[in-house]
Amino acid sequence: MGDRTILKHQVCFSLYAASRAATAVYRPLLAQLGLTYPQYLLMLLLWERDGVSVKELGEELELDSGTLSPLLKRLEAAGFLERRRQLEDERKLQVHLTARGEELRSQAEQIPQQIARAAGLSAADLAQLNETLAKVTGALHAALTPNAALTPNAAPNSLTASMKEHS
Amino acid sequence: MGDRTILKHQVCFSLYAASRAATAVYRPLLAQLGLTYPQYLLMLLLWERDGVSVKELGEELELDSGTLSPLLKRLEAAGFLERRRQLEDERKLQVHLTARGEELRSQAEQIPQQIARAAGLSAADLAQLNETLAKVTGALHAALTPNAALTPNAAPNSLTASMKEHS
DNA sequence: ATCCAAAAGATTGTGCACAATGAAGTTGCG
DNA sequence: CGCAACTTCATTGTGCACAATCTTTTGGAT
Repeated sequence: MGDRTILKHQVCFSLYAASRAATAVYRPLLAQLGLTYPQYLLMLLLWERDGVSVKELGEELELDSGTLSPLLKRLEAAGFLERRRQLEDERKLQVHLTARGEELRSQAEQIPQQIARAAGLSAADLAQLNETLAKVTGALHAALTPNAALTPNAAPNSLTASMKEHS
Repeated sequence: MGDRTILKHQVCFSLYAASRAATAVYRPLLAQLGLTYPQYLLMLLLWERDGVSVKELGEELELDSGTLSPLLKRLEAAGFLERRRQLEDERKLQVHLTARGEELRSQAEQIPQQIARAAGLSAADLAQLNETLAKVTGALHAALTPNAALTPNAAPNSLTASMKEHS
C-alpha cells in the first residue's frame, strides 16, 4: 500500500479502494462461473426470488434501468435467465431463471466461504463489518435526500451509535 | 433501503453500495468544479506533489495505465494539467498542474468538510472508519497475492486485530 | 371516449475499471 | 557492441454506473 499521502486520510477513497479490492478477490472465482460481480449479485437475488421484476432488482441492487437493461441482456444471452413481459401489466418485465441459471446455483453456493477463507475473516468479523457498512451507506443516502439539510443529525447518529458499539 | 434479502449479508455488496453512495454524495459538489470523483482524487495527489509520474499516480490510486491514460487526457483537455515526457528517461511522463489546476485547489479545499458535514460524521468517526477500511483493503489485497495460500493467516490477523480494537 | 400524468423499461452518451496487447525507451549481460 | 529482458505508458475491447431522454403502458380525471 503506497499511499503515504493525503489519500490515506480520505474515507471515501478507503471505501472506493476496499470495494475494488473485494471485487478483485471475487473476480477469479466468478470467472469460473462465467459471471462478473454485478451479474453474481443479480443472480443471488434471482435464486432467492425467481420471477422478480426489473424494478425490484433495481431497488435491491440500487441500480437503475440504464445499468440493469444491458446487464440483463448479457445474462439472457449467456443463457442464465429469460425476460418476459408480465401479462397483467405489460410495462413490467419479469426475470426468470433458466435451467442453466438454476444449475449455476450449486456451484455459486461455495463462493461466500471461499471469499471468507481467502480474506481470513471469521463469520463474526464479516457480520460486524457488514453491519457498520450498511449504516454508513444509510447515513450517506440520508445525506442525499432533499430534506437532508432539514434533519442534519438523523442519519449521523445511527452511524455514530454503530461505531460506538465497537469501542 | 429495500434489501431484506441475501444481499444484506454479503459484505462485498455492502462495500460496493457504500462506495457508490459516498461517490454520489461527492458528485454534486465536484460537479461545481468540473471534476468527477476519480479526477478529484488525482488532483488531490497533484496538489500535493506536482510533477508526479503516471506510474506513481497509479501506485497511489491503485489504477493502471488503461484507466489513467484517458483520465489524464480528459484533465489535460479541461486545462487542469499538462503531461510532459521526462528528459532523463523518456518512458516516464510527468504530470504538472496548470495555473487553472492550481486555482481549483482553493475551492476544492472546502469539500472534505462539506462531505463530513453532509454525512454528519465526526472527525474521530471518519478516522476510525477509515482505518478499519484500510485494513480490510490490505487483507483483501493480501488474499490476492500469489503466496496467499502459503500464508493464509497473515493478513486476516491484522484485520481481526483492527476490528477487535473496536470491541 | 379522450386526454394527461405517472410508471416501467429501453436507449444514448460519457466516464471509469480492468484485461490484454502493443510500442517506445532503457538496462544489463554476454 | 548487440540484443533480450524489463519498464513505462498507450491502445483496444468489454462491462459496469449514471444522467438524460424516449417509448409504451396504465390509470385515472374530466
